Amino acid sequence: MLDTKQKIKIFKALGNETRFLIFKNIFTGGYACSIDETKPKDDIIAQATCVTTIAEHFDFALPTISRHLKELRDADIIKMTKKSNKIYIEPNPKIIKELSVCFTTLVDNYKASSFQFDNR
Amino acid sequence: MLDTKQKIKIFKALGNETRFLIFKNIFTGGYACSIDETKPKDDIIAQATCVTTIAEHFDFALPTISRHLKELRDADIIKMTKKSNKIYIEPNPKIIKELSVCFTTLVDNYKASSFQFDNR
DNA sequence: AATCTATTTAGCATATTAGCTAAATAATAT
DNA sequence: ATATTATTTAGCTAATATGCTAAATAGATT
Repeated sequence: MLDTKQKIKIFKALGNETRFLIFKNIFTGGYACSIDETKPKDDIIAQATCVTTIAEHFDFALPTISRHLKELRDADIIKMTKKSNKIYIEPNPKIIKELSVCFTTLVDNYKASSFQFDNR
Repeated sequence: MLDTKQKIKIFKALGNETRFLIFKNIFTGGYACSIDETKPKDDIIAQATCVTTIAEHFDFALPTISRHLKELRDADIIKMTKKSNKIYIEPNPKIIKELSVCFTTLVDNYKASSFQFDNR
């Protein structure tokens, strides 16, 4: 389970427009930088994107995007894997799923506790 | 459904430690400022908390807490209702639920799309 | 070894955020 | 009318965040 500090880090990371859009694009598979048909289908890297490719879709300088990616990685929202001189980037669905579960739990608990009081 | 701007606002609101803790306390029903047994059970106000009560639980000045609450309200995370000279505060479970659904959808879509490629 | 490609780090300027105290507003109670 | 209670607004300072360019690093290619 995610602890409070981790959750705050995730929210902070997603609370910036640029980072949110980067995250969204990575997650919805906006663009791949290296679809390599010769590689086996279970090779994640072959379908992944990389820093430069992401930066091409934004009006910000490359180092700016690089720093944003670092923050998303520090919040454990994305995974970055170095292979040769490129860094391949994938979403981390596990964290996002955990966050969704934690929200659901919160709402369910709230509904349960207010039911006790006022039957809503 | 929540649009991108609203989502970013919510994340920004929850990406600050103080606001996150305020939110958490409001949501988990940490403290009520006016449990009034004489009022009907379905009167939300009777079980709610207010600005001063929340501020008492933090080491920050009242105006600081007031501003944080305003931000949580602007993000639609909480509801604030003025009644006489107090402002009663409740969580808005609807928004949190929507956020949880939107994360779940994201993860499900991601899993579905990667299944196409590499059978994960 | 020199060059090219991909990325990060350093250093800087500006904008935003988060805290404070003091003062203002709004409603209630005396 | 005055005082009390609850809250917000204004104005300030300090810290943090976000952008930039230039330089550094790491690996691949010539």
